[in-house]
Amino acid sequence: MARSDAVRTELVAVVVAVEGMPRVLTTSGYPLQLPAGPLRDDHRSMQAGLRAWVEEQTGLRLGYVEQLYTFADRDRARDGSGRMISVSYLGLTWLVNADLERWVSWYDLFPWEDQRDDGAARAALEPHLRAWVEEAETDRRAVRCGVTFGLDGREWLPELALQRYEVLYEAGLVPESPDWRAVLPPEVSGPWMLHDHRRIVATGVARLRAKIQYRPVVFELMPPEFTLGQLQACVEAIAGQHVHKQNFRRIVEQQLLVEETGGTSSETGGRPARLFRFRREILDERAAGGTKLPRGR
Amino acid sequence: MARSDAVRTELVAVVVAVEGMPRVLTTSGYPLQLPAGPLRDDHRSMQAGLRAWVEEQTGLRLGYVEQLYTFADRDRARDGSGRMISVSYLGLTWLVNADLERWVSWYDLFPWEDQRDDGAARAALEPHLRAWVEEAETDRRAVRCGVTFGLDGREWLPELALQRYEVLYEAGLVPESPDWRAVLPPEVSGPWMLHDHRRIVATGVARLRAKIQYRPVVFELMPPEFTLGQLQACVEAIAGQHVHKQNFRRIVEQQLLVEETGGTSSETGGRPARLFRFRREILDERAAGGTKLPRGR
DNA sequence: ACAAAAGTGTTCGTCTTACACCCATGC
DNA sequence: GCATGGGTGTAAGACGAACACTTTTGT
Repeated sequence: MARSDAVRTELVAVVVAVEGMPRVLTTSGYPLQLPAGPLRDDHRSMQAGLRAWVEEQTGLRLGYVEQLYTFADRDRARDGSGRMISVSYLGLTWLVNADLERWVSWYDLFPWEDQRDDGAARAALEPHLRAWVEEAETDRRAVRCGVTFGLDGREWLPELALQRYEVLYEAGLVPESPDWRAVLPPEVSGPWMLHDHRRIVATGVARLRAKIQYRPVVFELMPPEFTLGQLQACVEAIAGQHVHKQNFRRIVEQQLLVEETGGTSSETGGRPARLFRFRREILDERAAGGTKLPRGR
Repeated sequence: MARSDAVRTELVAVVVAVEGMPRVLTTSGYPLQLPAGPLRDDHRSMQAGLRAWVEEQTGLRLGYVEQLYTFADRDRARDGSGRMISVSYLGLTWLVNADLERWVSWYDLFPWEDQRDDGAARAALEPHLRAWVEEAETDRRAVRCGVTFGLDGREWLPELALQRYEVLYEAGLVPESPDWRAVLPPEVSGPWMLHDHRRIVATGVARLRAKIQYRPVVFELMPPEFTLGQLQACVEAIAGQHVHKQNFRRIVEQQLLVEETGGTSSETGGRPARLFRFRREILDERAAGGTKLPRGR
């Protein structure tokens, strides 16, 4: 095995926080890009290397981190100088002093993913998806669009974010696609990102939306103390969907995910809410415990 | 970014088939090892490279493949000549002509993972786990063992296979552990594998057990036609647990995962069973559809 | 007084679990 | 005839979805 089999390896971070909207951390400059850097010999592990790069490039110290996916298709090569492998990670934090300049909203990146409002972006997409479906002889495209985008009376599933991005990419409905048709305004198609960073973010979105349902990861995005309303708003922001208030509260409380601090908060107007804190012990105590996504309000 | 940041990259395959027992494909020789080889420039993608290596080393053409995890801790270095990155994949097949020599049973590798029999291996492990728990001042080890191994009246969760392996590794109860205590006979601790290949297999076991519950992946392990009894036996083999017969059948049939072929089979003695085939269309039609693991019989 | 958000109680329906039983074949 | 696995119906119960309503603050 000669040195010629060696490959450049890069670590890429999808760091998410929720501040009004769910947001992804970018480094400065355009096109938008994620914190990233090569894996170096002095990095003890890839996680350690990733933390180092994120801190160096953005000043942020990461808490929760998990591996996302490793990308290495040959056609990702950027400059012909051999292949590049990217190992991507998902990181979660909450923001103490929010300088949001580098924190790009998910829904600026993927406007169609927010189903809480009128779903305008999704509606704008639909005719172009239909057109793409028409081009093919078989109905595979139709079925695929139907499932991923919840068309024809099907259900919209938040965790299919990556599949939706892939459909749009193949259909030439995002600018970075090789078949880009330029039929969509930027408010609908979303912005370019460096290389395939937007795909990597989509992978993170899908993973987080899926995981939030069976593991208590939301709390990594919350401050030490929070109200149930804030917690629910955070879940809704991530899912891009409303959830049923009463059921949400019951699930959270009866699963013993949180405990009261005794304090209250009267920030948002209306009756003051009790404050809670995450019972971090349950990460050890139980293997399960997520926040289901009951249907809209 | 100089050439010094380049890193050797290896592809590793965990290929699973069920023939009586769930089995993992190994290449010849001892210690046991998984099919693997460096990622080469002429590989179009990592998946393609993986398929090439598996076919070259074992003659098997892979069907279903998904990425598992990427390992790169510095202390994995094997010969001091720089770091090695291993990108692991899970592959699923069924065996036409079973020459089982290279197909090692999961439960030879992880004897404690089979809960269908008396659970003898697990019982043999328990006192040594308790001893390890006693060594610590805090009760974190106790909680961790309790959750992962289903002690103290807790539930045994098949999909925690990786966590269980990690506990045993840290507790020095598997031979490859740096703290190996040599208190267990080989029938309980299982055999060595090359490098950290046993950890990689454990990752695959955990992933498959988890995935089988929410995605119809069992069928990748089945022949084109099968009886519901055979399907159930396959699920039970993978989960290492019995499932409730009637509920299993209802789930499979009402989810429209299968359709009758019209034929019957009278292989196993008793009344001949109807033959079914997987409705591969539902992979497109629906995003969901797994085989839940209802509790034992 | 009214808006706005917190918080409670209860009903309805579906999906899971479990039990009991009948059927068709080989030996 | 009996052992063995295939196959069916139905009742009990847990859990999620939904609705209606009360409480407590700020303006």
